[in-house]
Amino acid sequence: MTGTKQAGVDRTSGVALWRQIADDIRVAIGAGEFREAGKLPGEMALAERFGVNRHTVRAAIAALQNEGIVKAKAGRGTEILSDIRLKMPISRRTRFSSGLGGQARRPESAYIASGEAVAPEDVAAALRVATGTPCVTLETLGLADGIPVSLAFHYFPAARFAGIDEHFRRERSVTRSFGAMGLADYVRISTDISARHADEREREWLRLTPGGIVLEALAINADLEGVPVQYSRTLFSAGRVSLHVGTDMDL
Amino acid sequence: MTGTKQAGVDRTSGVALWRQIADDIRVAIGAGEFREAGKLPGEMALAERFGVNRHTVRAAIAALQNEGIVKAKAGRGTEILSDIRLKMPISRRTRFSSGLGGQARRPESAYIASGEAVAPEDVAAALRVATGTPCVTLETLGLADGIPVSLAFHYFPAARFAGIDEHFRRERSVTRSFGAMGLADYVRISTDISARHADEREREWLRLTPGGIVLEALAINADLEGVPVQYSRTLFSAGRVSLHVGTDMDL
DNA sequence: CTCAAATGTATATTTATCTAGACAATTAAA
DNA sequence: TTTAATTGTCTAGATAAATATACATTTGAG
Repeated sequence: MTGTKQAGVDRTSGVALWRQIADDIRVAIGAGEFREAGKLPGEMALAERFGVNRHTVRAAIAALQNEGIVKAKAGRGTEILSDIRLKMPISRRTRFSSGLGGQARRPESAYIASGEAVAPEDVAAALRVATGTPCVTLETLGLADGIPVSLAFHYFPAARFAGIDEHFRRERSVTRSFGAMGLADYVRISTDISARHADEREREWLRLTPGGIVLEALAINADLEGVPVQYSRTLFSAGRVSLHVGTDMDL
Repeated sequence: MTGTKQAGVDRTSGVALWRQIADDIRVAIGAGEFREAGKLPGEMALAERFGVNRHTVRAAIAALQNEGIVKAKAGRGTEILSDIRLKMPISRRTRFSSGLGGQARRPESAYIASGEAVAPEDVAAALRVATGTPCVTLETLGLADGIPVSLAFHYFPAARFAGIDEHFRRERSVTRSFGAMGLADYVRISTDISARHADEREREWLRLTPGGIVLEALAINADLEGVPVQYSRTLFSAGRVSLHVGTDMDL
């Protein structure tokens, strides 16, 4: 509860030591363990703490450096660049940009791809349409100060929202795209959250190292009459984001 | 989105192939992919699907067998023993047992340990008391049909709830323990969700293999006047549970 | 400048993981 | 009983991860 974690690494398997250590250090940074020093303990100290060789620690630090959260410099030590973990509110009025308001200087969404598809069973059930109903698909990347924090795949019923992907390319915001198509307001009616390891493609977009964890949120948004307008699957980088479910539904 | 997952395994590192494959198969079982057959595809078929050697698949199956979710038999194939993934609702009226109602035949909570502690900074802030305020601590295990699904650590303000741990040992329910102490009703006012790898002790209680993922929910419950009565950290086994945040706040 | 403390680089060895192929043992169906 | 499909076991080799040493390079303090 207080943050100090036992330095247990596990040899009996599956996950490489350097990865376990990288994950552990990332969590420790998030908990503020090295905040006053502003940098990590020396490689020898970390090696002793985890009961491994110095080179194993170096592999872990290399991974963290690759994620952009620390920067090692010969003679000086390993500086901590970011020790923030964004808190993404999940409520009736969940929106990406305003959710990060104040926490990131520059929250933005980027266009990845779009297309058309017929709704598979799960999507159709969520949107309350028949399986096979035509949908517009849209894939987007959420960034905070230039660092990717979420990768989302959206479905919109084509009958009502054909061309919404074009609006998104200009507006770079789902909310504004809805606005441009005449939907002034919408609410989140359901969010289903799970966690798993990111696959290769997801890691590439989210700039995660192999073994990185994502929070997977399956969300349904509806208009004010309760008619579903959007189904989306958003993957949040678990090391950079936590999801906050509050009671303040009017935010 | 549709359930069929690209068979991407990752060689560049950190997580052993057999572990990635075991995780993938576990998720597929949870998604009901092999439900009609009632067993996994053959080892050769799986090896081809993941692009690895048969022996690597065998290592993955051995891990799943160790978790008790499949059972391999020569000549017959690999039978699926359990294909459930519970959906835990998170709402104003979140409670463990009723949350699993209907999904598990036998939801129950078990007592692990209890004690006294002064509130550290984070807990105090959540309970809206001064840092150092005495609290009763309680650790519990949540089970569904005998399988552990959650491990929780609770803080209660000692001034109001001294002895609640004794009630829990008898009642085996936080809700009923509150009731026995004169608190007839309470509501969830905040839930903060993140994900990470389980540590050794957590894996032991939740019967997870190394590398297993947990959903970590930090929750605050309050009485009907809005005064916090409980702060708890609950770890859900990510392979067995998903958290469902709905809009139906009166459940 | 000198020195200590830190990270960076190199090489060799051991251990764990993955691949490859062959064959035995079990099961269910023809 | 024969056969095909399946899991179980064994041996050997290739690749990746971790350990063990040694020494170079960079930085900041004295």
